[in-house]
Amino acid sequence: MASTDRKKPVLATVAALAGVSAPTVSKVLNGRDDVSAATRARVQAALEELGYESPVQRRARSSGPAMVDLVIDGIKTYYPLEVLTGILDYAAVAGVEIVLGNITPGKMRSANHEQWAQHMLESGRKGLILVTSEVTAKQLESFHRRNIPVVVIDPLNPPNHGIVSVGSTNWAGGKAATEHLLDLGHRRIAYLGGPAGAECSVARQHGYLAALMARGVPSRPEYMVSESFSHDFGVRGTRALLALADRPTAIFAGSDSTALGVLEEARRQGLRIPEDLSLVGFDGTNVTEQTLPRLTSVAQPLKEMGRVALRSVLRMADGEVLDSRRVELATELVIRDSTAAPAGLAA
Amino acid sequence: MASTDRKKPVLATVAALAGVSAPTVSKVLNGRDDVSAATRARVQAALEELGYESPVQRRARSSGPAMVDLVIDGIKTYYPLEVLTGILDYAAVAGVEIVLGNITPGKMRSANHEQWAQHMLESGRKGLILVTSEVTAKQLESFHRRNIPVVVIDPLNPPNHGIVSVGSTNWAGGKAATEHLLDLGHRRIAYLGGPAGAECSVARQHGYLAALMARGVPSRPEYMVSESFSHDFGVRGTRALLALADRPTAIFAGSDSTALGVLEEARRQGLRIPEDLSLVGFDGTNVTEQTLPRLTSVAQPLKEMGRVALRSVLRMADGEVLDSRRVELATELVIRDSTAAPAGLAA
DNA sequence: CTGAAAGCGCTTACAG
DNA sequence: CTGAAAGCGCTTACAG
Repeated sequence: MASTDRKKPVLATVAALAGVSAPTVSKVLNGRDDVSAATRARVQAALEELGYESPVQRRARSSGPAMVDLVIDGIKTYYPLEVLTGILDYAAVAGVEIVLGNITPGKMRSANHEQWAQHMLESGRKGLILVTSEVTAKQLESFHRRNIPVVVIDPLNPPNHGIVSVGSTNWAGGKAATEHLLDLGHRRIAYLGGPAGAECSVARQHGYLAALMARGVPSRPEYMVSESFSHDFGVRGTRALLALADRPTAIFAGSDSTALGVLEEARRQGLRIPEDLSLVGFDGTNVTEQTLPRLTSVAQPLKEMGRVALRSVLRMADGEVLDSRRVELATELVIRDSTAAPAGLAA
Repeated sequence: MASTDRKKPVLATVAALAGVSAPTVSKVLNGRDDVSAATRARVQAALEELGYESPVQRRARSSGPAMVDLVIDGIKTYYPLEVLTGILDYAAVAGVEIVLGNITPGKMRSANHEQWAQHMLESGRKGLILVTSEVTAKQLESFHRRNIPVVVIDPLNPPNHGIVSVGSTNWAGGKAATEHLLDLGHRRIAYLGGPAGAECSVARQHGYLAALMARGVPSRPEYMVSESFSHDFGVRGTRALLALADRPTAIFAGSDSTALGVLEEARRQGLRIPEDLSLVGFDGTNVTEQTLPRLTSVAQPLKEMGRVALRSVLRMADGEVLDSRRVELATELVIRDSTAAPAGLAA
């Protein structure tokens, strides 16, 4: 932000400001761990105040577009695809390059984060965007120590760690979906959620519970199953739900992919949708328009989420302080053809 | 290629080999002009012989996965999406990172290629993959001079320039599509092709012509319109074809996107497909299964094309000499529901 | 955990 | 045009 911009700051300048020696600054820059937390903090502050860039970074920057890393799980489904589209849209505007690494969220756990973060630093990468990934505090530390901004879109984490994240109003979305089903006359409504502890799924479920509670409809544990956002879980979850003595008349799926699985299994069991079973998805991806019947779903502004994530990374890289560690964009329930009054109430 | 690989060559090593001082090598590296042509040549030869890399380059390269640049036009349609999927598949196997630049094929013409190639060099990029782009000899030269391998998937070029390219058996595909329509009894068959001069589209058209000729069906100039592979052109092209006194009974579209446009315009004019108009697409992307009726199409192995392109770039970067400048993978006609006998012949 | 000292590799300023 | 000398900025090895 402030002041001291006379000349390009060099390592010695930073050392002077921080009141340490040049070797110590060098260690901080290279992410070595033989530096005390207090000293490291002072050096980081000095680096930030002076806006120090290493020769590598300066060179990488002066010689062309900046790079931002992206970890995204394939582009087989619409969810990551739309997020990627949003990111690339903004990348074109901001003139940055997006690096698709070969580390998928599944491999995130096992990857050597120290090495990876170091590589990012040395290649002059501006920051990192993770899409639906789980990040541990320790992993985050590798990037934090090197001043590499990280933003997660819909983290699969229990909400903590001080992760900077972008998502949508999951709670409100879950509530809207459930209220819609209640309005249609449903009372036996099930929720098929994502990975245990995933912030976004938990919020959706709480929105669902809030809607039930507001109408005085008791929630039932057997109607709430959470495991993953996959198609496959939609199939298995539905099989379990339909095997109950007191079958639900409506299913609220935590993702559109899961809803597709529900659709598949319901069809296999000879149930018509929406006549015999109402179904609401979550995400609002293009598939909702391609299924038969078209899928009622809570739309997330996925492209916008991608754009915002990249913008946030770039802001952090510029030393700006974000207003909030968490950005939530509005969801919107889009009613299509997969929901109707339950059989008993039909005209 | 040869010999002298004991240790990482440093600037002084190069100077020794060239019989000059370190400052002189530095000048050559930095493009300064106070070096005689003869000395410069000697230094350049030494640089090449030793495979000298600047610290920046060495660092970028040795510290992690290699990078390959990719220029692809959005991911809105299935074509680039599937190619990208194939590239990323192989990237994961080969352990390389894919850099999605902000240069889309449309901007390729205007971009400063010298600067871009220089940036690639300095960032340690291994090579460049272009998807359905047009490349001029002059542009290619910028990369060639820096020893940066370039591979184009389905180039939109007149076939020359010695471009290394990957594609599919377009001629055979065009022939197969047309033979299928002829077999059904069609004689008035139109072709809606891609950009004028695009190698792949021209080959498809020649396959079409070859099939007509083999059956003694005369070709008609008014039945052959080439402009682009877009949806929009499918609409406009169809409007023009259906305005002819002697309407075609079948349309062979140069891409699935174009076929979608044909479908849209035919529907708008109240024509049923395949009863009133038969339609064959090209690409065999997922959309062919999602339209109503499902689209008969010549499938290209798009993922495989992506994989092969990346593999070729990496081979070239390793100094391997490719067997052939052009790789063609097999196409396959997949018959679905958009083709039938012409109205006059129907049962 | 810290830094004085030595070192590395490249670049600059300047004398010839 | 060329290079000995000085310099720059960062890193390494090691003593405390």
